[in-house]
Amino acid sequence: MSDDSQYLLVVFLAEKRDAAPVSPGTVADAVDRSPAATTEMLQRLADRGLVAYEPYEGATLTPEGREAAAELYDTYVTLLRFFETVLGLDDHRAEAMELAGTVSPLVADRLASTLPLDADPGPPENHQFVSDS
Amino acid sequence: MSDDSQYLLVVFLAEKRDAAPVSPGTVADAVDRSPAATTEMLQRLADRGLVAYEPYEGATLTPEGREAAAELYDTYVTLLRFFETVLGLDDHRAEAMELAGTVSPLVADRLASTLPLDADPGPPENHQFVSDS
DNA sequence: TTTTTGTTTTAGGCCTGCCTAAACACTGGC
DNA sequence: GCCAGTGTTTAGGCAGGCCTAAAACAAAAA
Repeated sequence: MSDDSQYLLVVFLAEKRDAAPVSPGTVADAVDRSPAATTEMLQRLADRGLVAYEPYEGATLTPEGREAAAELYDTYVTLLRFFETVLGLDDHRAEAMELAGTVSPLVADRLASTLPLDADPGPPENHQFVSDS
Repeated sequence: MSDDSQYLLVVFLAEKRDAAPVSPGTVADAVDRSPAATTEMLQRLADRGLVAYEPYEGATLTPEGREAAAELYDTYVTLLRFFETVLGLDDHRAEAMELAGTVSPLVADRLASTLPLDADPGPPENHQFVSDS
């Protein structure tokens, strides 16, 4: 349950794009929160064992965190593709990210299977962290 | 943003089913929260002018609240129909309710237009407040 | 090496949402 | 009219998530 998933997903994407560890600043920009809030959240994620957090360095997903994040990512990609190909909505990364944490795996799965080209088409595009600017 | 929408939607459904005012107990059952939490939430909704709240009586939607709730309801119904007819998932009221507060009106709208029978088919079924028991 | 700059962290506060336990109100049976 | 039972509200607490302002740090510039 809740808003931490956004951070987790962002860390996942950032690790993919650049490399671990992911700096708080990067994450803060991506989720559009203050640096302070981000530090706190990363610490909380660390408490739960989802990331390893090194002060002044950044966060690195643990195996457990990576697994959770990967599921989120799948859902995120599915939603993004659904928005684009079915609803005709581009650039809905922000909403997709938000929803990824709420949509159940079952629904995500069914949704994925309704999409054309069920095979993995690779990352949907580039992973700019555009917040809803 | 957030969890109050669930309460609002429940009040809307309850008013539809029975009559205003809606008792805290009814709402509490529907959202699967403690009576105390429910009272608090209804009071908060009252503070925001979305319901009128009469102690020991219950909540009644204000015009403003009704408008907000109606939008939520539309989204809820759309999601429910989508789950059923497209994803083949019945009884996903709980998830639909949760998502109704998160999905943007735009997405809800597009989603609705992808569904068969775009005309209003009436309420999707009965409105039991099954929580995820 | 010292200063400056940019980033990160801590401190202190606030609001939301939830809980349990205890007080309170209403209703129906006696 | 009183009392018990059910439902509601208040009190007190706790956790999550966010903010701003101030302190701490790291690294590059001087």
